[in-house]
Amino acid sequence: MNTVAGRTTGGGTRNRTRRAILDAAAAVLAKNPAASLADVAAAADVGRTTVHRYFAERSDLLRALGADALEKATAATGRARTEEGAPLAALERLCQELFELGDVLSLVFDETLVAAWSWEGWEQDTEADRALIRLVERGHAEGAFDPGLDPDWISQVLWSLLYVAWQRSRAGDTKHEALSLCLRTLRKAVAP
Amino acid sequence: MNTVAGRTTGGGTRNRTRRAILDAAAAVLAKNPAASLADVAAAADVGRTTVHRYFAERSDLLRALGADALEKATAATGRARTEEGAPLAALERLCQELFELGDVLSLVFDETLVAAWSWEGWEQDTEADRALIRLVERGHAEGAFDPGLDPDWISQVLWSLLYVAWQRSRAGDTKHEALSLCLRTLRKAVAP
DNA sequence: CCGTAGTGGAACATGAGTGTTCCGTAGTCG
DNA sequence: CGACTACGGAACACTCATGTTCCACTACGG
Repeated sequence: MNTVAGRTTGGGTRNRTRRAILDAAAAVLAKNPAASLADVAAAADVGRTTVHRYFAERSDLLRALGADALEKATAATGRARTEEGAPLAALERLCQELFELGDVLSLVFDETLVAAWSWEGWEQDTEADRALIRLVERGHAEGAFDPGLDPDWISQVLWSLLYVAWQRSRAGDTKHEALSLCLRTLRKAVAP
Repeated sequence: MNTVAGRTTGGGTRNRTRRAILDAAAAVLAKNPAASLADVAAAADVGRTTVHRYFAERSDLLRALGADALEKATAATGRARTEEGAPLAALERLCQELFELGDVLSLVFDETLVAAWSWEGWEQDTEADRALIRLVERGHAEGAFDPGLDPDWISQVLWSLLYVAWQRSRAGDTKHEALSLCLRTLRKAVAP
């Protein structure tokens, strides 16, 4: 039998439905953070009852969404291999990988959604964040990044640039164009 | 007699109460865009009934808040004298002036709030926005700004940097520190 | 002193989102 | 074929923000 709460086992159907809800929630809540569970259910093409079967309360869904986003961000950071090569090149790789997160970028930037899971477990020192901090510190040590900009600031700037670039790609721009602007701006911003 | 809706005349008390509600709403909604009118009333130190006396519906308050924000932004842009002096210096002056908007910065960055007044009257070409666009075009013409970054992008980057800087000053940093980081980053980002 | 403007508070009606229960149904697998 | 799983939909109770009405209180000016 499949335990739903822990999402441990692999009953094919259950996990697939779960993913559909999670993905739909990410898409819907990215556009409107105040969207109702009925909206999410409709977007996921499931009944509202089913949503409650997987996530008893709204906050449960939001937490799961946060955990999922964190997981994706961590995976993207891993793919970027932030420990290897020149710091600037690594930062650009990371930027490219994170840009692929898409809707998740909007979620991370919504205070009301972040508030739902911030006090839970991880404060803010996720593995992804720490890898980024380490990268910036390495960049500082090697003289590749502006020493006047502390790691925290660079991290915030990176995320905000990703956010506006993603908004832009939504507004009609090519993803490539938006990413180019983002990378170009970031490159110059962190240069010494 | 004082006409409330048009906010035209100057019955001392009325306008003062109106301002109190507007300021309280800006502060409260900046922290939590989903705050109730009761929260706003409490923050403004008035009864919930009084809020409805000045703004019949929630959307009316939101619209007034948008108009107020626009007014402040326009005034700040005017003080920055964006037409005078070197483009980069003008952009920095503008950045400094806009940073003083404080809570308003958070409002502008909230999609749900912006949605309440975007389809009303002004699409997005406010005088403040147009002045910024003109400034960037002048910077491009004089070779002071990176020609690879179009005015729209620079505008978005400016606002997002202001936003994160404001968040930072809220999180404990000195306003001066936050503004310095913002200016330093912006300066390098727009440089050719 | 009386009328008026501005206000606060209680009370009420309404609507929307939430969370729950129950039941019928469509697959699936032994 | 039965048992089981997953699902959808209807119905319900509950909470909360909203918007409205009504009344009492206070300050202030003619």
